Amino acid sequence: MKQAGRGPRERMVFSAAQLIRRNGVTATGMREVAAHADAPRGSLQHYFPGGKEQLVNEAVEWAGRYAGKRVARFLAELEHPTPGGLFAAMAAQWTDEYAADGFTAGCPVAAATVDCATGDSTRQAAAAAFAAWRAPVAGALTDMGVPADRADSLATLMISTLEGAILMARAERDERSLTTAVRELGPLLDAAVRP
Amino acid sequence: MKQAGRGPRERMVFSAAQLIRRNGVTATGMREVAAHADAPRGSLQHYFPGGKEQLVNEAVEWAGRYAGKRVARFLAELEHPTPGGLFAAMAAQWTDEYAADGFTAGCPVAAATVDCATGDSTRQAAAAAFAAWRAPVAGALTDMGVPADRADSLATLMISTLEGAILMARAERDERSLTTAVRELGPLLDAAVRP
DNA sequence: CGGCTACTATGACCGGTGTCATAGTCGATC
DNA sequence: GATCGACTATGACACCGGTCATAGTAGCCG
Repeated sequence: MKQAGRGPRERMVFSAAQLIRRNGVTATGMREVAAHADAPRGSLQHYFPGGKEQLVNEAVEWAGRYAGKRVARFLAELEHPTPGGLFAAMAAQWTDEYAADGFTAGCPVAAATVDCATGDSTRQAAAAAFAAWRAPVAGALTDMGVPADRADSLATLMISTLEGAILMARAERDERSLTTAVRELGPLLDAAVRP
Repeated sequence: MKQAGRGPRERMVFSAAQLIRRNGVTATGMREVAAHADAPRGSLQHYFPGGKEQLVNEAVEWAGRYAGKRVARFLAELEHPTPGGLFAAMAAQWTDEYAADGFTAGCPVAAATVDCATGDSTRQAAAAAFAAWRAPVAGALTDMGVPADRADSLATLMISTLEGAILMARAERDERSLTTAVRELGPLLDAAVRP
């Protein structure tokens, strides 16, 4: 992913997401975030007066928006968009990363959901992130001809399965769960397009 | 779930799993585990000379064995066992818990995978737990008539989807993702039984 | 220049962490 | 009863976390 170039505030949010998805929320320190972003430590309390909770929440929301925008890019790259093809592209993002950088990181939204030592606001941020992710997926499905009442369900299923497969792949250090999910779920998704 | 009655060592492992799945690994303290298990603090270093890492690993392994044994019980309770019925039973365990106790806890194996501040041994324990969970599921599928080469894939898919749906349900405080997974994935699973 | 705002720099504080060291208790066995 | 092992109890240690407080700098505007 891209790094510097933006302002220090955006860099810190990005670095927080990066570290959270690698080590978890509680295990990620504020000083660590500042160092990773090459940002001064004093800027933390300036840009994030709400403390760690605010920083974590913004990182999670950022991740949700990022995943949502990513869907549009996947669609643009597909010649003949199908639900199964979209799902394969979403999973491929992870298999590519794992092949390149190792199984060191997961989804920051998942990390924030599991590691909810911070208050309830982080949970809400995670829910918002999932919503910001699911909406474009469901929209893409309807555009492909999936009936409206099933599009949201299938989008939920896609994200659920993807998250679980990411989790399992990390634990096993093997992308098998991701490829399996694509192989088994693809036909089901493609079969949902209105004839 | 059951509590006391066992020896203090087993109680501590159980309490660790309980707290981990609620708050995450890093956010769970050793003193906290001892207090939750009504066990003396001094027993920690006695029973777990390997420190927190050992305790966490044993908790994760315990969770994997628990999930594996649970599969057999689900099968016994089903009159006409089908893949979709098994999956529904696995998901119902979570919807029931969430309806009764609120969305306060997730899967300890997922927590250990995401919150991997502890060394690589915890990751291995998580992988072992997934294996101990997947094996009986795959075995059950073959017993129901699923071809051997697909049984393991579908078991992986079931666990992936379930884990992701648990995650999403917790974030959204809504069991929708779980019920959706059952509804959408059930027919696919049942269709895999050899005719 | 003076003043104001945005941002940076550092150090201190308090609470909590895992771990260690030491001493104490209990119970069985010889 | 004495001895030994298993287990418990408690305090101290070193460390790191987030946060606060205070001072410093840079740049713009009047």
